[in-house]
Amino acid sequence: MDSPSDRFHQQPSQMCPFELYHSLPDSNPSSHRFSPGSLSSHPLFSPLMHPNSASQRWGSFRQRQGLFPGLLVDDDIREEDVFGKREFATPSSQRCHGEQRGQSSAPDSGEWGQDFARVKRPRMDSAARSEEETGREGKRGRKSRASVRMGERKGEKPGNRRESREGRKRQRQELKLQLEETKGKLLELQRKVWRVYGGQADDEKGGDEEQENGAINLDEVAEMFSDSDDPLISSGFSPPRCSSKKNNETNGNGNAEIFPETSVDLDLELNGDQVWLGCSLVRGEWESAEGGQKFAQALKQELANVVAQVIDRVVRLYAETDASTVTSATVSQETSMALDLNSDRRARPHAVEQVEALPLVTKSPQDKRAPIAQSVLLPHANPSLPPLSQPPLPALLPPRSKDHFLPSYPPDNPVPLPLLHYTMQNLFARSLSSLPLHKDCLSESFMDFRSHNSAFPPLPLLGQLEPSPSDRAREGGMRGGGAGGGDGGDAALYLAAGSSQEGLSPCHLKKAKLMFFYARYPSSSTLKTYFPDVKFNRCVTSQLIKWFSNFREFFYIQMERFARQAAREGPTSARDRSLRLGRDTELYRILNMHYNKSNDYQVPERFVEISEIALREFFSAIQSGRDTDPCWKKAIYKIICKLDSPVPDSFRLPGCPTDTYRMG
DNA sequence: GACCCCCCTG
DNA sequence: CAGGGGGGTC
Repeated sequence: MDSPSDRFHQQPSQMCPFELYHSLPDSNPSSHRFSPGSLSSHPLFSPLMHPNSASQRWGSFRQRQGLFPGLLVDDDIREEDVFGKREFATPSSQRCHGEQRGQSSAPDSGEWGQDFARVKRPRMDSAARSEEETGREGKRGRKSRASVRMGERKGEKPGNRRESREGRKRQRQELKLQLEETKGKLLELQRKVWRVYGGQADDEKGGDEEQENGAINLDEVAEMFSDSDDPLISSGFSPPRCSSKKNNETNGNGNAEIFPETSVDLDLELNGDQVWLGCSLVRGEWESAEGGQKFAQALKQELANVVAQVIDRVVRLYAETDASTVTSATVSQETSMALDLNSDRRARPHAVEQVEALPLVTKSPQDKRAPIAQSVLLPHANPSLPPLSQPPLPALLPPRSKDHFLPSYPPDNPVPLPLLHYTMQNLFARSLSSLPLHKDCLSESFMDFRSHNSAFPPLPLLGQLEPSPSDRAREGGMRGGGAGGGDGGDAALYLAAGSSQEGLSPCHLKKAKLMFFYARYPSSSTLKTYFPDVKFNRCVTSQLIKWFSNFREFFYIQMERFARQAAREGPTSARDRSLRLGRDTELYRILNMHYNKSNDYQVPERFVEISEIALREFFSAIQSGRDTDPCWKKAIYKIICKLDSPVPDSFRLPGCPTDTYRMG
């Protein structure tokens, strides 16, 4: 990527970062990539980006045609309305005018308006006298509005004057509409010229494959304008190659009667052979092999450069994560990081802990602390996303070993990367609107989030695609963090964690529920271990314990219910079926729904086994009539209590865990 | 007395 | 899911 465009790299300050998104939303994306400031210095592009001469031409044309007579009256008060309020500025001051021009919906409307204003100014001067008269008249009218009404009553005849005023009013309205329309078309012309020029550069280089890919030819542009029903544009704004012919045709189609001077005017222009449509563009400058071609190539390369930069960032991100992977677990983790929408929520105070957690996460199966179910981090869907219809991007996801996944692992869980944008927007939108979040969490996450984007448009996607080095370092020791929860409170997963908060958030509730898959009877110390982002006090501890008590209650109620249902089953075969807790059973579905509502976490097999044990215990007690004893459940509780598994280390980190898979 | 669990209730 | 009561354990 060496090209004249390197100067853009070397002089980033000249780039207006927000310019990319400051252009018209529907404009050619490639044209976004250039800042007007960088381009304005070029003899070719400057007139295109600041096509004052176009509007001058238009203005003078209009003047000659005697069009828009009402504009004379209206210029001084309506100009800003049409083009947006904008101070007149020198071109150099427009280099990074994105922030200054908030009110202007179209990026270049200001320039166009400005140029238009310049054109109109002389006319305004010339019309000043009549304007003054009109103003005086208006003042009179304003002053004597009551008297006019009186006069009406008195039998004066203001009818002609009123009619003319109303006529002018209508004219103004029409003119405003026309101006708006024309403005849009001018902008479109600008974009088309861009594309045309790019296509021409390709032609000159002999490659016309890109011509098919969207670069339109000049005839298209001409057609666009000749098809236009705007007499101004159809008669005055055609590119040179075809303007003569097309406009003659156009004029012959009827516009000639309306604008008899059009063809003459154009002929004059074109015969001059120096000026292109009054754009102050000397033909030689862009049609000569040296100037035009070079510049065209520079433009093209610049386009390619900027596009490639963006693509590079994305690819690099994934290349890095991919290259650093050794084991499947690491792959998973790294990819989780790449997909981790939650990275920002992790507070720096946790960095040490997170770094320490890495070896635990990637430890070998022999080091498993949990003999029953060992969880390792996996790339995981962001549970806050609505159901995705799109398939995942396979290239962006690590290969999955079937051995490492349970059959019911949702195949379409991973988040396609482009959706991160939406996700983050959703998260922040939701988090800002509805969550009882700790202020610190919110602000910290938000600040981190914004800090990513200092050089980019304030779009979450770019910030997420290009985490700062510190962010990457922070993520280095983290598990993948797309937290879970399809319900409304899940946004807290991203914002609640990362700093200690006194209260428990929906995130914590979800985490607690997932923890229940491993520990039905967690001690308070265990809870403190696995909720590091919670400031524990008596109340919080009690609440957490109460949560688990409620979880147990629900669990046992379901067990008893299904055990009794199985006890009612007559045949042994049906009973055995009822006492099995496959992942396709109703009981499993209910449990999963309760503890893993968004179904974004793989229910540990051990939990299924324990549930089945509990179910059979209940069934056995019911069958044997022990349920008549008021304390008959206690024995079962005791059994289940002993079956707690170690909670995966991923739960030690703030926020919600993602997913697990069992080793072997 | 503190803590925890279960149960009931809303 | 939370509040509250009753009971057990330390």
